[in-house]
Amino acid sequence: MPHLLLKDLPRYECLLEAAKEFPELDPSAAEAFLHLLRTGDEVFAVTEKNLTQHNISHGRFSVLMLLWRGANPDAATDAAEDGGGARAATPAELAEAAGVTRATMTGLVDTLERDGYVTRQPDPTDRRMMSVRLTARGEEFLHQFLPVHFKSIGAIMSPLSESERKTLVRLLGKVQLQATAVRAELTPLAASVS
Amino acid sequence: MPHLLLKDLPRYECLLEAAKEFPELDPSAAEAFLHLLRTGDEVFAVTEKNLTQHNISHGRFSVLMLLWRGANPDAATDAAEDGGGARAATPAELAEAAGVTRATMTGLVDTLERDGYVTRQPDPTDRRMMSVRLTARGEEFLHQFLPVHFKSIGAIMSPLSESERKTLVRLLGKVQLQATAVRAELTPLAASVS
DNA sequence: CGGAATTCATTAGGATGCTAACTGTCAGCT
DNA sequence: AGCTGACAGTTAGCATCCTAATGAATTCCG
Repeated sequence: MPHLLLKDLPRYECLLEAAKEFPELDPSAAEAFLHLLRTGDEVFAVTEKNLTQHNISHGRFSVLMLLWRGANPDAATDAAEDGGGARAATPAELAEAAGVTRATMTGLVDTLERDGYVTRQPDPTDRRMMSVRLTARGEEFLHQFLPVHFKSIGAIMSPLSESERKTLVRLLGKVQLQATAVRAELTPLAASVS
Repeated sequence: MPHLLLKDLPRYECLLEAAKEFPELDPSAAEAFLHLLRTGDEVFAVTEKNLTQHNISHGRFSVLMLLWRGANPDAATDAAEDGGGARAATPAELAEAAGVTRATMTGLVDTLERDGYVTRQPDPTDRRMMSVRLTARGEEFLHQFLPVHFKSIGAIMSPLSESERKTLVRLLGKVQLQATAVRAELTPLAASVS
């Protein structure tokens, strides 16, 4: 259910061969690219499976994490008054933080509210806005699920030493930065009008 | 379209703090995990954008690549007789290779056929089977698109030296292997029968 | 030979997330 | 005050990919 990817990556010699026909193809870059997508996919699949076993989707999990106490250190004003550490946020804030559209967030909050994990209350000062909050049941779910989640993450990364993890993070950081730049360079919608 | 992920990753000190409450949380593992998902997502988004600009989805692109000559060195029997290097395959083979269900492959081939990129012909020996082939137009599309695709991949990986790429591939390989093992360990559907 | 089990492709229906359009609310300007 | 533009949340419709069930063709085996 993740990305859809080739099950068996092409071998390096195939990349070399293909590079003869396409001079734009950099074999070592393509190899790193394929491994990155493949590994990301596999790792994602693990968390997806954990989440599915707890009857929750990745999108909904993201929302719960955002509403949880430690997730969003800014705007920590409303935290202390309510039940405990739960934090309130508007759907627009959640959508921005989760990287989805507001429309999608409406759907996510709908199902979370239906399942009793969050509540939706109108904002007293601005009647356009809603205030989304974690319920006790939502917090309970996180306390039950997060240990499983963290354990999986630890297991996945267990073959890497501390210094290897540092290296991996450093290399990924470079790639991510460059990928963001490349994506921004791609013309959003090229030469269709006039 | 990609995964749905937190836009801003939690800072390392937040992970350290959260680890006090959850002893299962390994901060350096979580950091590597988050960076991996984030980077994979960003890189994926670049190719997705390229594909969208050429009016094709990632799933369809995978199918085209599988039907293209260099992609699948096995079963290279039917290659020489037809137009050129194009290869024939059944929907079931394509589904297996792409990692999707046969039902999904039916839909993908439907749209590819509608757009004229592939043809579907009944297999002469087994009337259950269909034979999917790249058309001239499909091949033309690949020859137009692949240079763009490869160029993006090269650009994304350009900040990494050859040795850094090797290191990245090696570390990702370890993680992928372990992730696959962890996923297999997760009880597919625990304790429901007898 | 003839029935059971398998395999192929497809159809039907569900879940997720997107864009675009819509409604109600606020804020600024005349 | 009153109009206009911007913004919050929602609704409607689309695309993608999934699982489950269906119908046709083949293979296995007594």
